[in-house]
Amino acid sequence: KISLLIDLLANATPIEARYIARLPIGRLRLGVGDPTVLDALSLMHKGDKSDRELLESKYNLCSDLGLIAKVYAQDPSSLSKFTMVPFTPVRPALAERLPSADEILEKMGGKCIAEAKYDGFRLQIHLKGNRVEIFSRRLERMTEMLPEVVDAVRNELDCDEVIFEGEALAYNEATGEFYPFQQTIQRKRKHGVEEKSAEMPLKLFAFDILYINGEDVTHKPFTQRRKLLESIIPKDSKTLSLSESYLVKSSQEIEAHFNDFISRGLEGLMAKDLNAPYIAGARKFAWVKLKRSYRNELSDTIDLVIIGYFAGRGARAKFKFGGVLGAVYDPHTDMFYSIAKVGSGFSEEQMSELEKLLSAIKTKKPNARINSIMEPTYWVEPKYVITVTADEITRSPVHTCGKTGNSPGYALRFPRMIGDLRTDKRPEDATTVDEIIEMYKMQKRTEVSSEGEEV
DNA sequence: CATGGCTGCCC
DNA sequence: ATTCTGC
DNA sequence: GCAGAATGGGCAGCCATG
Repeated sequence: KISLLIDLLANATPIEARYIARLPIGRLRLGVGDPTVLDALSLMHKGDKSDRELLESKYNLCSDLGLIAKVYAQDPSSLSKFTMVPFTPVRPALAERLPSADEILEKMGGKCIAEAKYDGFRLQIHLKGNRVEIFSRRLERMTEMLPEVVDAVRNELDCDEVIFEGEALAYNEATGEFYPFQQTIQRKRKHGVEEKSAEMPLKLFAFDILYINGEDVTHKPFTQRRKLLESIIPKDSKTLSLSESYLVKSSQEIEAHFNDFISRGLEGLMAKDLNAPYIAGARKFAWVKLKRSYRNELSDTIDLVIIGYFAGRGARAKFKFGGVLGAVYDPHTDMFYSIAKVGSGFSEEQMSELEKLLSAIKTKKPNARINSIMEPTYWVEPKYVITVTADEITRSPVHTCGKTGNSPGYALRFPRMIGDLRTDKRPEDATTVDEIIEMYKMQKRTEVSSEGEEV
C-alpha cells in the first residue's frame, strides 16, 4: 500500500498530492456531504431542488449514494425501482436531544411513549425465509458477529419476512442486570465468535419495525408499528424481547421512568411521538433522547488540569489547537494523572485564547508532577483548570488516573469542556483521583430528582 | 511468538 | 458519540 | 435547523518488528 502511494505521490503536483493523501484517509474536507450531492443531482435534471425530496427518500431506502446518482443520471424516472426490500439496509431514524422532561413533553404535544435507552449496538435486522442479515447503525454488515441473534431471529420470530430494529447488549438473565457498553463491545468479529457468544450472549431489545411481509410500514404511526412489533416478538425468548415502553402524559411520569432506567444501569430515556412515521435517515423530533449529562451540568462536572495540548487538524489547523490533555490531582502524591483528552466544547475564541496561554508555558518534557502514558503534541506546566462534563466514567487502559500496577485507570466517556477557563482554580483545586473513584462507584446508583439535583 | 502501532468501527 | 459555525 | 467538520474512549483485528 505504501509503495503504491509513493508512486502516486511522486508523480503528483502539490495540489494533486493533497487530494491523493486525503482520498484514502477519507478526509476530503470539501464542504460537500450527502445532502449536497442530492441537491446537485436534482439541479442537474430539474434546474432546482424539486427532485431533492424524491432523491432523498430513495437514498433513505438504499444507502448507496453512488448507485442513486448513477441511476438518476441515466434516467430520473427509473428511481421508482428503489423500494424497501429485505437485505438492502435502510438509513436509520435518529433522535434529537433535549435537556428536560418538560421540554420533551411540550415538543411531543402533551403525551408520548417513554422507552428505555439501552447502551449497546443498534441493529437493523433483515429476515426473509431462512436468510438473516444484520446491519449496524452505519449500515455495515454485522451478521457474522451475532450468531445467537441470527439463530433467534431465524427460529423464534413469528414472521417470515421482516425488517426491524433493536438494541443488542450483554445482559445477565439471572440478575436482570445490563452490562456496560465496554462488555458488549468485546464481542468478537472474526475469531472465536461462537465462544464469546456463549460466554456473554447478547439480548436484543426490539424497538421498531420498518417492513413486514412485503409491506413498507414506515408510514404507519408509531403506535401501529409497535403493535406489529409486539405481534412478532415471542414472549418466552432468551434472546429476543421488546424494549421497555410506557405511555406517559406528564413530565413527572417521564422523570420517574428516567430515574428508574438510570438506577437500573440503562443509559437514559427515549421519548417517541405516538403518531410519527419512521423517518429514515433523519434526526427529527419524532424521537428525543434524554441522558443524565444533558441536564447535569451543575452537579456532575469535573475540573481538569491541562497538562498538554494537541495541534489542530483541518479546520483547527489555523488555531494550532485541537484539544487538551486533561488530568486530575492526587493530593497523596502531589501528582497529576491523565483522565481524558478534551476536544469538544471549545468556541473558536476559546481555542485562540487557550493556544495563546498554553504555548507560553510549553515544556520540552512533562513536568515532574505529571504522570501520563498519553503524549500530547506539547506538554505544558500544570497551571490552567477547565470544567468538563462527561456521560460516564470508564475503566481505561491508557489513562493513569487511578491506575495501579497492571490494573486499569479511569477515563471519561464523551468528555467536553463547558464554560470557560477556571481562573479561580489552582491546579491543586482540580477534581481528585479519589473523587473520580467515588464517582465511578456511585454513577450507576445515582438518581436525579426533578429539580436536577443529585439524591 | 509476543507485542506495539495502526486502522476501522462501535458508542 | 458531542459540539460549534456558516448559511 | 441543516449541513459539515472538528473532536472523545475503547474494542477487535492486522501486520511489521524484534
